[in-house]
Formats: sequence, structure tokens, C-alpha cells
Amino acid sequence: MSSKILLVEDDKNLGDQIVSHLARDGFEVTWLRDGSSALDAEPKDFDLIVLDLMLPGAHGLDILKIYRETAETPVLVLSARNETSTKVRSLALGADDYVTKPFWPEELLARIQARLRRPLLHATDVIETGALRIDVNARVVENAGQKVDLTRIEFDLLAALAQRLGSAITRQSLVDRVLDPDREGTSRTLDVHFSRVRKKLGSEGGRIATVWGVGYRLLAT
Amino acid sequence: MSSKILLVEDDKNLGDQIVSHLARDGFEVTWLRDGSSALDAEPKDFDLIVLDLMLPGAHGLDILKIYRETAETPVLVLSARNETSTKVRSLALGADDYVTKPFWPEELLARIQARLRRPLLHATDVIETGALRIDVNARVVENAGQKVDLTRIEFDLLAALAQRLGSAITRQSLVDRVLDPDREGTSRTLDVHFSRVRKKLGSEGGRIATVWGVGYRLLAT
DNA sequence: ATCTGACCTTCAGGCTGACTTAAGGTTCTT
DNA sequence: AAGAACCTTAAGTCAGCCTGAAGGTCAGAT
Repeated sequence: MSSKILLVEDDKNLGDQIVSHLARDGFEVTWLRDGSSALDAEPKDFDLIVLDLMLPGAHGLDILKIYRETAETPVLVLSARNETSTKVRSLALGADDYVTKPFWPEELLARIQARLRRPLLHATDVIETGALRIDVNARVVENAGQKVDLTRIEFDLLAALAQRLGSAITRQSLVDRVLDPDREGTSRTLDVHFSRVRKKLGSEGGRIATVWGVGYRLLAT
Repeated sequence: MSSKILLVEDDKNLGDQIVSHLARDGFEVTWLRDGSSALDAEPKDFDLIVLDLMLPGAHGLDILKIYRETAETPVLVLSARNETSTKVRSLALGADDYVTKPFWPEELLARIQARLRRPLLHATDVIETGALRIDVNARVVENAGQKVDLTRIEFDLLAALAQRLGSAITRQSLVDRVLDPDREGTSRTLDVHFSRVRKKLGSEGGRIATVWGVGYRLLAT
């Protein structure tokens, strides 16, 4: 699941360079080359935005301000100006970082990674992974478009795994969260529920992996 | 509730200047003037750390590394060097921002505020070193992007080393922490587990070094 | 160089933890 | 109140993992 980056940059050479560097590092880059299209973009669709302040057609600081009002997406500002006042103003407007041209692509990359390392926890309501579609609010699960009938506990267990896709979740935390929180001793109840979930999910059930001695995880595709 | 800031800076003039500026803006500043006292500090007691890389007595990057291992506190690095390699290295070590001297105090202030504006949500506990990527919460290990399948004990041992990257961990503490805490006498069980971890890690396995008569350490790259 | 103790690796035994099925008990619905 | 749906426990079985032994290797000391 690569991070999506929006690049707003009018200079063709520089843009090319940045895009190729980011793409090489596994990022999914959308490149907009003027201010008006930047204003039409949806900042919330991206994980991070790289914004050049020097644009024809619109003032970079205005774009920054609008982005900040519509989404929480971190913005990394790019500028040729080395004046402190511009830096201060962008940071005051909510820019999360500031890189001055000229710069090495490695530096930009390092800053982007440093920024993404602390991810915003997206409160997603619908989790789609593989053939599975899990609507946490509606409590509906579909496998390849087919509705799957799960009981309360079965759904909560699957959702608990799906919300941290790929992570191992301990038996204890699953018991605490889904079953009776103050339950003593060991029991095989959890196993029985997962056994049913697996069966009901058919082929996708194989993605619920046992982490021996720890708990369970939902394998990412 | 004002934010607590730790300033590590040996230059008296610059330090004075920064402290007075930050104090004027309502921050509570603790100023340490040399590397050894910086090493004794508790990074987790502060909301943000401003660290000058050029210090007598200790290397700034080492302090940064240690801070990063012991706390999640964001670190803003201060340096006279304008070399990209130093920037990249600090950012790679977990620095959250980088300011080059000379700078206007207003710029530093703006960056500090930009940083504090975003509270830490969920601290991701991911250790990246060399080709290894160890997600402590998810219990996932990747070597050069390839998933490595480790058992519970194997993972815990590797994680124990990685969390104190470069430091030797005694056999006893590993046994206490990962294996049965009240275990009598000597056994070769630990060796067996590390043998398997090394094998599963392939070339990176060589980074698990034996500290003769003491224990093991994971070599930093 | 030789010795000694610590460490590495392989291997098989044994055990812990997990899966499945079945049945009893509980809660919800009608 | 009866029935259905669901949760839990129990029991049998099985797979994966941990462990200690044994023999070989290596590092440090004399």
C-alpha cells in the first residue's frame, strides 16, 4: 500500500526529476503543473502534498491556505526564496515543512519519509482488502460482492483484525475487546469463533493467519 | 499548560538568544550546554527537543539516536553544516526537522510551533536499520522488503536487540525477558534461537553479533 | 601453540497451543 | 413459552515450536 503524494510544481525539469525519484521509491505521485488545477485537487485524497510556492496563475500561499482548510494532509513547501519571512509565513499557515531550492532529491525524499513516519490514523469506515469489503459502521461484510452473514462476535473479531491489516493482534486484546473483558483463565472460545469466520469467508478465510503463541492477523494481499 | 522544550546548545550567545525568544513565547525551556548532560536527560519529559549537532564531548548524532530509542519526543536538529548528507543522516535517524545556521529566531519559533501543532497520535513502533524493518506492534519483520517468518521467541529476541540498536544485551536479560523468567542453570536454548534468527535473516543475520561472555548486540549500519 | 570455556549448529523428543466437531447453555425473537 | 440463533465449553486430534543433548568451532588466556 504505497503512499499517495500530490506534487504541485510548474517547472518541467524539476517536476520530472522529483516524480522519477519518488516513483523509484515506491510512492504514487500525482503531478499538477499549475495553480488552477491545484485548486481543484482534493487534498484529502493524498497522504502528503509537495507544493511549490512559485506558480503562475495562483499564489502558492493561497493554495496552502485552502488545502489547510479542507484537509489534514501534511504539506511540504518548496520554494526558491530563501527569505525568512516567506518561511515563517508558510509555516504559520500550516505548512509542515519547508525545503529551499536548490536541494538534492535525497533530501526531499528524506523529509517526506520523516513526515510519513507519523501517519494520521484514518478513521476509515469501510475497509477493502482483497475480495473483502468490511463496512465497520453498517456491520456488513462482503466477499467478492457476496454478502457474508456474521454474528456480532464474528464480525467484531474480523473487524479488529482488518482495522490493523497485517498486524498481529494478541489473543488477550481480542478477548478483552470482543469477548468478556474480565474473563479468567484460558479458553478455546476464540478459536471456535475464528474457525467459523474462516469457514464463512471461504477462500478468503485463509487470510486469517494464526500467529503461534501470540494471536491472529489478517494478511494483506 | 505551556510546552516544555529541551534545548541542547553549547554556544552561549545563541543559546541565550533562543531561550529568551522561546520564553517570551510562553515555552518552558530547559537548556543543557554539553553532550554528557544531554545524555543524562530524559527526552520523554519534554514535548520537543532542539538539538545542536555541533557539541563538544559527544557527537550530536549519537545523542539523537539515543533520544530516539528512549522516547517518541520530536527532535528538531540545529546545525551549521549545510551538507545534504548530514541532513539526510539526521532525518534518517529520526529527526523531525532540520534548521541550518544562521537562522532567524522567528524561523526556529515557527518550526517549533508547526511541529507542536500536530500531536502524536499513535506512535508507530517501527525500527528501520539497514535492510531490516521491524514493526514491533505488528510483529512483522522485513528484510529488504521481503517478509521474514519468525516465531514468537525469535521475533522477541530480535526486537529486544533492535530496540537498543548497537548495545549489548546480556544473555540473562534476554532469558528473563523472552524465555521463562525463572529458569535455572545454563542451557543452550538462547543460542539455538539466535542461530535460527541469523539463518532466517540471511545476509543481515551477520549483524547479530556475539558479545563474548556477555550476550548479543545488533550492529548498527 | 595449546588449553579452556563459551558459543554454534543439528536433531529428535516432547509439549504447548490451536483446530474442529459436538453438545449444552444462554439470549433473543416471535 | 417455544423456537431459533448464538455463545461457550469440552474433548480429541494435530501441527508447530521449544528445548536440551551432543559434537564441533571459535575466542581469549597462558
